[in-house]
Amino acid sequence: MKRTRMDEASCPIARTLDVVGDWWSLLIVRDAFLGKRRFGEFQKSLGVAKNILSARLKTLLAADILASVPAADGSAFNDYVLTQKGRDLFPVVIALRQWGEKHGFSSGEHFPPLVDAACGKPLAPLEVRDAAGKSLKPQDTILLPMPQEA
Amino acid sequence: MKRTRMDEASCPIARTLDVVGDWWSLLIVRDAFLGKRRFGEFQKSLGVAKNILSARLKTLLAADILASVPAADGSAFNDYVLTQKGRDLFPVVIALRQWGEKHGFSSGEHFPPLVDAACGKPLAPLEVRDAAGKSLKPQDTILLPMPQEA
DNA sequence: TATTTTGGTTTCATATTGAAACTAGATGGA
DNA sequence: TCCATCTAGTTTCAATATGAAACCAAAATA
Repeated sequence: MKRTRMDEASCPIARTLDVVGDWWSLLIVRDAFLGKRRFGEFQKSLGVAKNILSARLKTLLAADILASVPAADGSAFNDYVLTQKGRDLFPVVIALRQWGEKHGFSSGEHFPPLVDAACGKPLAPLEVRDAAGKSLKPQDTILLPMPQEA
Repeated sequence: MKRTRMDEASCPIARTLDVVGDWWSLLIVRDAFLGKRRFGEFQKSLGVAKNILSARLKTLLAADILASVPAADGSAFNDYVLTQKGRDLFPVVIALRQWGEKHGFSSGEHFPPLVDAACGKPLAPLEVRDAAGKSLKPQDTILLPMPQEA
């Protein structure tokens, strides 16, 4: 009765969720994008129990999403930084953010805006596009059957 | 000791994850994008325990991501279909998928491709862009402080 | 050197998950 | 129409995961 694993699923979405599909992992990744690097920074920012944070950091390290490196400030402790694989989660995090911006707040509420550092303006909404750059709606896409080996 | 809720978080990412940040919800949404509508279809496709599926469908209904409608085939049972709010998760699902395609499979493995229904070609990788359409990397963005009410 | 901070681990109660059994209503066949 | 089966759940129960707090060693600080 362990948690159902999806690391053997044929679906790429399931494989992603198998690694980062829990309540905390993507928030840790979010904080890493915001420049947080130390255990204590994550713990304070997230308010997560230390044992849970410890476990999540271990799985993110094992998944090569985070790497443990010598602290930037010269301390003997370690920093947790995003690997390239971790940085590749940027569209995931932005997609989650934009959905939350649109659907997660009532009209009177506000949230800290994420903007283009150069011009200070909000990001464009993510668009799913075809190879030629045309915007696609869900029904414009189709899942083909699994390719079979010869 | 209930699950830590993030529905009051100031961060839009946290608010999104509060609703769909568990292991199953986004897979249900994925299946809904693929046209699945019935309890049994979801259950068979996901292999999830029926009590868990039942609970997840309830929260997705409560969150207005799915709606319960009379069955399309005339049966007395109900269909679960995506609302507009649910369809707005399309970029989230595609982002998860593309990350999984890139990082979730070893070189010999294959997965069913999702393609543009019109031309049969794979989708373009999602790009985070600024208001003018320029592609942005994580470090090109900055989180501004919470706007304070007057 | 003494004290505090950091980065964890351990312990324990509670919550959640998952498997299986169970059930009511819908459907289909004879 | 009656019976059997299917669908869509709910209930029950064991196992696992979570969260809070206590604990601890090494590092930093005074």
